[in-house]
Amino acid sequence: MKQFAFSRASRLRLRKEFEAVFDAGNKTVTRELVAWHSQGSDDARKIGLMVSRKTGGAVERNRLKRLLREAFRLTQRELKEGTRLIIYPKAGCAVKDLAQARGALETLRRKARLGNDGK
RNA sequence: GACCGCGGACGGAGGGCCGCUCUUCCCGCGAGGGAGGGGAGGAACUUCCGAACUUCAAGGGCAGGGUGCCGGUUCAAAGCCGCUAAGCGGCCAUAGGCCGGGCGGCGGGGGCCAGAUCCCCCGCCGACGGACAGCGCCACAGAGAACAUACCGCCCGCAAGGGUAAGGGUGAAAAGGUGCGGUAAGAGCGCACCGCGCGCCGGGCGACCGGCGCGGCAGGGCAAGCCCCUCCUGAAGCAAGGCCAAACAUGCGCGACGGACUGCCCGUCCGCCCUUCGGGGCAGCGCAGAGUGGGCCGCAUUAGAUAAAUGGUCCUCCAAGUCCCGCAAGGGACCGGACAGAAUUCGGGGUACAGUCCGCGGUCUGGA
RNA sequence: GCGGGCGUAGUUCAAUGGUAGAACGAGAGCUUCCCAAGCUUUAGACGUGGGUUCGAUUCCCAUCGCCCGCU
Repeated sequence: MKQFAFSRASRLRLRKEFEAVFDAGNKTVTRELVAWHSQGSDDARKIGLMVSRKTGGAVERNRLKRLLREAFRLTQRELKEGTRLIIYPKAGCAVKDLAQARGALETLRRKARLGNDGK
């Protein structure tokens, strides 16, 4: 298994999966992001991204999702195993490059206590 | 050479590492892994038109929607025809675009002696059928805005009253314009020219134009107000539509096995409960199944996803920008890449766009 | 992807094709010892660009922005 892989197994892809995370009710808000999270039944860490139309045009929305996805890809091993995470950037989110995306994700991880402390 | 306008082309290049998606091959029981190859645009934006395609409906009419000077040209997929097949060749259309022309409006320039009219040239604009089919609306001003008893006037007349529509005035618009005649004053009342309408002739494929003759003009504007006329038009859209398996509400049907057999036949065995012994309920099995949530096809012959890939980072180079040094050629530093991203496909229109290059036109300037 | 609808003061809404109004809000003044309330008064808008018309917020076209619905 590749160290920084990000295949379909790392994404929330079904409506059921999203609903399960929402129903768990764990919501964390940081300066840039809103996130819901829960613990899955297996060890895979999965992420789902939602970007509002108010963020901008298709180019801007894709850019934001790619940055957040890249940040998740590079730092996923620091998350607890089995974490299910849904990230929703706030309107006016100031994440413009990869460094800011990693920073925003780190802040979220610390505030929501999703770090991989056990190992 | 600089600037501006129009049209066209391009719209960063190369590489390393980490990733995504599709596909071919190989390895692996499998999850998966490895190698090779493909992976955004001229607008992918907009959704303003049209076509293919799909389902439904189809007998006609009305309604509704669209269209609106003339000629030519352009146009994809599909369709039709021909050729032995791959494929090639030919033909046809709507919307839209382009080119040219006609007519009208506005503006500018020139010409006939000055001005108006008229004629010629140039530029811009025009959804450019119909106002005797009907309805509606024309604010303010003005006497009057559409069926006209005419405000100031003019003329006849002592007056009452009558005749007038030339002049003044209002307005976007007031019963064709100018001139001459005519008259009590006037008026197409008469005449000439122009305009208008009708007819004939000629030119042009045609819109239309020109000439001749006739008609004194028989009565405002707005149809991108309703409307009438011409021509076109069945409706919806890939979230169309087709298929697959799963779970559940519900409905319908059914004792099981064996033998015989076209079929009513015979034997053996029987989950529970109620029973008025006909049967009923629950369970089981089979079938159907609204809705729900999935998957496949549609969906791609060089993108083909479905919470939706085409990315991140670093290095070198190339434009452009800013600053510094230099008379200049040039050098150095910093910064840094427009608008924007497929979701059935195709064609046209519209809109956005840093910068580079090419062509054409215009203005200014320099040299020969 | 497709189909509908709407853009008017700071906000919420009006207006047969002819002067753009109302309420709340804002500013100023009066009143009060001061504030609130009340009274008087002022400023402020037809998303943008063309076309039709004598004249467009209104009609038509284009463009920009916003909202809703369809699995």
